[in-house]
Amino acid sequence: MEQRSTRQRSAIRAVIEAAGRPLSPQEVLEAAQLDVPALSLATVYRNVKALLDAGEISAVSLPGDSPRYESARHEHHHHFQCTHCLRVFDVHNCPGDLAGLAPAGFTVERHELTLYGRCSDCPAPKRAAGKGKKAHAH
Amino acid sequence: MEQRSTRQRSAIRAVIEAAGRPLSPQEVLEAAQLDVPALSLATVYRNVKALLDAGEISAVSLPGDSPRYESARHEHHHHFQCTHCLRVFDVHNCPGDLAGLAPAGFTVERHELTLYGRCSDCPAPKRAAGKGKKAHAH
DNA sequence: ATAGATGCAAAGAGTTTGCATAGGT
DNA sequence: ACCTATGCAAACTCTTTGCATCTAT
Repeated sequence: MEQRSTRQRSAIRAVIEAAGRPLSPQEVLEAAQLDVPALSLATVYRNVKALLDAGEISAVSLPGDSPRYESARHEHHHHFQCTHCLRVFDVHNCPGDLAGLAPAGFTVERHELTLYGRCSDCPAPKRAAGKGKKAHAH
Repeated sequence: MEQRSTRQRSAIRAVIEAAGRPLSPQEVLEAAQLDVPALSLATVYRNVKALLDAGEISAVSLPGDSPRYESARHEHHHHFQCTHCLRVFDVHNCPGDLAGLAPAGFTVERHELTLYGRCSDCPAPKRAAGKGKKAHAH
């Protein structure tokens, strides 16, 4: 039941803690490989699972994509996905108490809110492209 | 771009429209096979995709599960997943306008809210084990 | 008769697991 | 030394696709 400290585990944890946004297993792999080149995807999955069980990170899943993971240390927050560039951003505001929305007899322990729309880099879906800066993130 | 009316398409559409809650592809298959026994999973996927494109149904994805689909006709609503029995319920209340939560420069087009807690069939997560009634749902 | 829809099976993509070995304690 | 964690590859699961056949129009 030990928990050893390995280079790959540290790298994976560090990448997720530092991300500031939810990362997919593939993104975690790529980022952590900068530190530990030989890192394998299987190890990412195993550690992500372990970190989830340990409560250090939490899973976020948005329609369409595979699940992403982020630090559980981030204070309560929500997500915003741009419908154009598909990037996911953290939203630190919260509508507040939502316990009253559930049906009678139901107990609300927590909630997850996702906003969809255009991020500041992907303005109005208006007219065809052509002008302006097209800021995309890989 | 014809759209033929086949028995399987009708069955799939009917199942999703009548469900009242989001269904997984597998659930759609099983329910629709009551009507069209020979129905295949591939056809469910093809039709679910077509119905999504047509805007007749919408996808809902919760952390951990594969995506579920539900009628797009349901008026705006949200979801509640019981952390104990894992069933997903519809919640017809809505916190209202959330456009103000996004960062400056972001445009909110729609939102999705998921509540987690105990449903009325899975009461209090009692402290110490030992006594009390345990209500389980499959 | 024509072209879209279906069933089946093979192909893909993402995730998990078995096993021999590297490496933390 | 002991035993967990890793890497690799095979195994699985879920979803998509190719193809011959069926069928709505």
